[in-house]
Order: sequence, then C-alpha cells, then structure tokens
Amino acid sequence: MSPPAVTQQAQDILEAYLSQKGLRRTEERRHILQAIYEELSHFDADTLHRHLTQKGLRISRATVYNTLDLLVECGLVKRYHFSEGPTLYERSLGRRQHDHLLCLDCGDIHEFCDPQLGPIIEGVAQLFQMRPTRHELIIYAHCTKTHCPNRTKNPTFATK
Amino acid sequence: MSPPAVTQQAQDILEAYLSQKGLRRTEERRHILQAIYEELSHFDADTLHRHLTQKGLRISRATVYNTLDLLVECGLVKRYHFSEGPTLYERSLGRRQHDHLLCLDCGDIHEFCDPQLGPIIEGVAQLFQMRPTRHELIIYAHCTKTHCPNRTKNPTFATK
DNA sequence: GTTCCTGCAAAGAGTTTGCATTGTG
DNA sequence: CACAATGCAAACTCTTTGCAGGAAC
Repeated sequence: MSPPAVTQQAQDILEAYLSQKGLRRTEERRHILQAIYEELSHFDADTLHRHLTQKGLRISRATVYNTLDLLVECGLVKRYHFSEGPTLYERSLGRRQHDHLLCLDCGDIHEFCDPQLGPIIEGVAQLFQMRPTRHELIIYAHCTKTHCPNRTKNPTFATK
Repeated sequence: MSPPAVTQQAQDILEAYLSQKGLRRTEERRHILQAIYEELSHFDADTLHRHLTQKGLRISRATVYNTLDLLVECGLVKRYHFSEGPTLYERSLGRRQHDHLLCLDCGDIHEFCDPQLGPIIEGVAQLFQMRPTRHELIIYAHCTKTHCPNRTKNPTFATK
C-alpha cells in the first residue's frame, strides 16, 4: 500500500475510534497523525512538536502528548522505551512487529524481525503462567565497518 | 558462593578498580556497594538513597547517583530501563545474565534465562555488520491465575 | 448549550550540575 | 597538601496537570 493510502487508512481508523468513544475529531489530531505517518519515524514528543511548529501549525506540547497517548491507545502508534533518552514513537499501521538494534557509535536505530522470538516469549510466559501482551528487545551494538559513514554523527545510547 | 562472600569479592573488585583508576576508597562507596549486594534488588536510585538514610547513613542523592555510575562502569552493577518509571539497578557479580518479565497486574519483576536468545542476537547483529555489547528483552504480561496473590498490589508498568 | 479539547504556564518526577567543604592518598 | 569526592541546592529534561477559553457535536 502506498504511503498516502496508509495515512488515509490511519485517518479512517482514528475517526472510527473517536466516534465509537464519543471523542472529537479535531484538526490537531488529524495533523499529528499525518505528520507521524508521512514525515517522521522513531521520534520523541518534542521532535514532533517542533516539526509541527516548523510547518506553521500552532499545536501545544500538551496536545502533542495527549494525542500520542490517544494514538497509542487506538493502536495506530507504538511507544518505545530505549535507554536513558525520551520516549520514542513510531507509526504502526501496515508495519510488521519488529525489534530494534541501536548503534552505540552513531545512535542509529535499525529494525529487525526475528521469527524465532515469538516462540521464546510464549515459552517464557507459560513458564510463569502469564499471558504476554507485548515485548521489547533492544540490542546495543558497535559498528564493525572501519569507515562507518555514521561514525561522524553524535553517538547516543552510549553510556546509559 | 554465600552472600557475604560475594559482597566481599565485589568490594575487592571495587578496590582494585579504584586504585587502578587513581580514584578514592570512600566509606560512601563501600556502604552503597554493600547495600546493593546484601539488601536490595531491582531498585531505583531514590529507593537506594532512602534505604541508606533509614540505616542511619547520611549519603547524599548526588553521591548515590555518582556511585551507581561508577559501579555500572566497573561491571558490578547492571542498569535496566523498563517502561516509563525510573532507571532500575541490580547487582551483577555472581549472577547469570538474564532478562525480565514484568507483570502488568502487580508490577512484579520475574527473571529468566533463555539460551536460545544469544544466537538470535548474534545473528541479527551480524546481519547489520555490528558487534553486540548488550541487550534488554522485556516481556510485559498478565497473570493467568484467577487468584493471583499479587493482584492486590498496585500495578506498575500498566499503561506506558 | 454541553462537553470535550486546546493552549498556556506551573508543577512534578527523575537526574545532573556547580560550587564550597571535606577527606583520601 | 593536592585533588578527588561529598553534600547541598539549584538547574535541567521530559512529562503531566490545572484551569480558562474555544471548538465540536
């Protein structure tokens, strides 16, 4: 599915969720959802806020936080807790569930899917008589390429 | 190895690390290391600080944070970033590397070791030409026991 | 018109930093 | 006695909250 089509589908899902819950369809919510689906990935709330401001949209930080909560609730956005920094978000519609590998040298975030992970998680949860709802696997790693093009960027996730 | 013996070994390692780096052996560092090795697990900085205060030790929050950094640096303590809350710490000497399963109903933290995980991580890192240094796998799950004894406790990790 | 949502600014949690004082080597 | 470590408080980052005004239904 093309990016605009996914965005449209996301908007439709949001609308359905809002009317079902008796909540309101506001410009702000549409704008935020669009930015997330067409322009950003692995962003934090403040980056999203600045992005919207630069586009000339006057949306407050509070609304950004509120709307992110809403979008996570209705499943259109996923929330991640990597090391120290702020909470990061990602669009989730039309994307396979995946995990993350963080480069300790440049802060780059790589995504991967490993089909072996699901059974492991199920097995562990069963051992404790628990029903798993979600998981986060984060691998922290260094680049082995001698001339990694990212080496120049500022490292993140470095110490904590 | 018995708990006091592990603590002693940890103190020895700390001393060695300090002299090697030209740093100072202080009462505070010894007290903090001892509390971590003998009295606490999955604690945050503030819990550790209150714990020390209750024992009659007057150690400042700043020193607690500094010392935790130091202990993580020299490998005696592990740092974890679970969902929203504060950073958690754990003693690491004499313990196998393990991952965590968090109960969404009561906030309990279970530990598990899965030998299949290592190869998966190696494989993923190799795919990206990266050298993995550490990882965090967190499984969030609900209890399936109808009368979970923990159900009464305050849930943590519930929403974010 | 009612209720939800927004924007603003203040508060809050967790952590870091600056600086004078203390204490180790 | 030099310089690292401590204690204290203020600053800082990220996020939440309270409340008045404004927009959706």
